[in-house]
Amino acid sequence: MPAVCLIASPETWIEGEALRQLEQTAALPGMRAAVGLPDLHPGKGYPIGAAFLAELVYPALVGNDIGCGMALWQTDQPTHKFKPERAAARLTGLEGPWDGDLEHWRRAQGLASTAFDSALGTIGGGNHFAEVQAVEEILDSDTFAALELDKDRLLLLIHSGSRGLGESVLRAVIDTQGHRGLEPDSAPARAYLKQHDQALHWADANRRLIATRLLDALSLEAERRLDVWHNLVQPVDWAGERLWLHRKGAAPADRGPIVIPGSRGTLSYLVQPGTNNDVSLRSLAHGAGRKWKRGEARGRLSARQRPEDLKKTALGGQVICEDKELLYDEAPEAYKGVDRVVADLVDAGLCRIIATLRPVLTYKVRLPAHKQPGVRKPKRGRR
DNA sequence: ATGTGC
Repeated sequence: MPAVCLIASPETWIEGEALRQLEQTAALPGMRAAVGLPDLHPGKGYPIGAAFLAELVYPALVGNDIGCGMALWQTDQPTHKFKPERAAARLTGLEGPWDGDLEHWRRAQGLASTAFDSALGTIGGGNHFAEVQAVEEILDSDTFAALELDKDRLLLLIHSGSRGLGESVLRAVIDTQGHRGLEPDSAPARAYLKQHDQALHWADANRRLIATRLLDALSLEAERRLDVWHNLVQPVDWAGERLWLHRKGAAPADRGPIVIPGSRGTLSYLVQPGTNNDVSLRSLAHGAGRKWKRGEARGRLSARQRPEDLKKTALGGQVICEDKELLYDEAPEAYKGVDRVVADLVDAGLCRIIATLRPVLTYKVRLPAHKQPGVRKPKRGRR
């Protein structure tokens, strides 16, 4: 069994189930190294917040949301002029298909048509979000300036992925190959990797269109400063050997600065990865990491917090989320403390903090049409 | 995570 490395201080909460998953995954055939990052938590069979180096390609390790990641945009909006309530009122209809010229836009992005075209520009559910943020504190002004960031302008952080496309890519390979590792040069691996790469590109474009839609709705201009995948597999040169690096909820430490978001009720961190992060498989935490399982938060919180209470955060931010279950599931209490998670990375010498970012307005989801009061789904199969 | 299910 290869070395299993856990990057976390004793104060960081790591669930036993997550550690079991990390060890079990590390014991798979062809596995060369496994790393749990401080946001490690249990997933469906495989842990989230982890990186794996292997001789084989394991589609199941990447999971269904291939290409999920974070994009950061610098807007032209002066922070002190922003009116969250007014902005919130303008952010509607982002769950449905974009009303622009989607086909023209898709071609311009170099994206092939898929069955999921109409999902382009949609955030999705779970932990996905679009968040307007203010710069809280700058700790490394040179790197901050080199990124062409301005402390007095609002930022837009997008967390989303490949929606139904990635799910269909994973399902297709699992249906024929199961969860086994694929020989990199085999036909199934080649077919998967081709679709995987397409899903990466699709997810990147999706985040771009999500940003465009929000910015248009708010009449803002912005420029993209970074876009970083945290669910992917890629070939790497490892001490002269060609191996496959799987990241499942693990941000790359070899693609420049990244944002490690906290929850909507805490600061997020803009960090500069160090220059030699091989010990963590060239990876960093991708967020705070869940502390409570999905579906657990409502029972724990509903006695002390009403849904309305959850729409204002401890830092004064506003939350747009009309799905009650999701409102609880994504409550700040459901997450580990991002301060501790980032401190673990810094203490391990893996990155340094460039700046902290404060959530101002977090967009999760408006009520889907079929859940709106008085709206019923049309019956099917009758005329 | 997911056109999530009848």
